[in-house]
Amino acid sequence: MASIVAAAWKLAGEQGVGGVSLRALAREVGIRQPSLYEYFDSKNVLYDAMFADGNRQLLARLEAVELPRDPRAAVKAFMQALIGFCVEDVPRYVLLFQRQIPGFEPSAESYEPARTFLNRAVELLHAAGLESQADVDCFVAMVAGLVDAQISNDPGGDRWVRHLDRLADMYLDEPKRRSHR
Amino acid sequence: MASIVAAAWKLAGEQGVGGVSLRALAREVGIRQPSLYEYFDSKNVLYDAMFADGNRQLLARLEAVELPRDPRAAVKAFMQALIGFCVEDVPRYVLLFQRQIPGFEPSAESYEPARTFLNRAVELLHAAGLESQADVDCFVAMVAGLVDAQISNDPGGDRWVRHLDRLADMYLDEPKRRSHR
DNA sequence: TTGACTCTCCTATCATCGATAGGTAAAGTC
DNA sequence: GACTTTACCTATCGATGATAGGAGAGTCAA
Repeated sequence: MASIVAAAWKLAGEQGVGGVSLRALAREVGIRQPSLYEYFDSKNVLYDAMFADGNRQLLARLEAVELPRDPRAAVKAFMQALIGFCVEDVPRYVLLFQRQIPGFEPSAESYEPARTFLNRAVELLHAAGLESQADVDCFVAMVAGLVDAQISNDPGGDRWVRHLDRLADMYLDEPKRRSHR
Repeated sequence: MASIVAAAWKLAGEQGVGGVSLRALAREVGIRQPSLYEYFDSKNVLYDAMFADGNRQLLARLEAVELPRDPRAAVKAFMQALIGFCVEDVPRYVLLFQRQIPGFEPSAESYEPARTFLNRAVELLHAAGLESQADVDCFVAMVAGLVDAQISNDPGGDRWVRHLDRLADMYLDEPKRRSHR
């Protein structure tokens, strides 16, 4: 079952996530297409397994990051790791963060690692002084905007993501400026 | 031909852009599926017509906006109009701004209105003091991030997009702050 | 040992999709 | 009036995800 998911990632890397056909996947694994249904009740269940797998990868990556003591530096390190993870594998990013597969909605279990990841991000932002829901929302949307623009318009480059540190400072300073008025 | 595009938008509104099938579209217009090929050489050509149509709508909308004299207020008004346009019709937004349809790449002609629109946005940002490519990139990515988060997580609401004005001020003030150091 | 059960794979087939082949009848053109 | 073009049709193609139903090997209790 894990080998099927691995083969699916391989095909996704060649033709995009949406381009994975069950017949090609079966051929890759050495069986016939209907046999895949012994492992996955539908194609979306396969996507769900890939989604869970990708989220586990993300969590492992972010847990391996050594966070500096300084809260602001910690936020930057965390977000840099996240951005690197997104940019280094586009199909994985598409499956995890874009709602691009037509009828696919991740199951609650598969979504759970993503939630714990998001919680960590929110904690770090809180520690760095971003306390309100609004500020956190804006920060998260900013990072997502950078990654999306990067992947859409300059895949492999750094035209957008290189601005993360500067923008992070700007967002983290904003509550201070607001209270000074 | 225009009525076919209109029917396609109607179907897209019901089932999403990707959910438009040529048979359903033909039924909607009152003909059989192969007859659609008299008007569009392929499904992607139909998408291209929809893309061009949506971009014309966008351009018309933004030309109707009365821009205040103050450059900063003009940027805000322009971006608010853009955001409203995106949020009010999700399938249209998906087709125009997401790369979600598998093999679809807009043609140069269809893309042209989008380019003139982007030029206007860049002009306004320049007038408001954002001069470097980097600053413009960041601003654009921020707006896209807001819209995307809004549509993905809270369609119909304003949890993200309501922060536009505040964030716009923050981005537009940043060059000033940078030079003061 | 045997019978029942399950697990894993198969072949054959389905409905739907976008796309093509080839024909027909009306409308326009010279 | 002969020709071409336009706008439609039926029939069919190959690929897709999904289902039906069966074959063979392994497990396990009687």
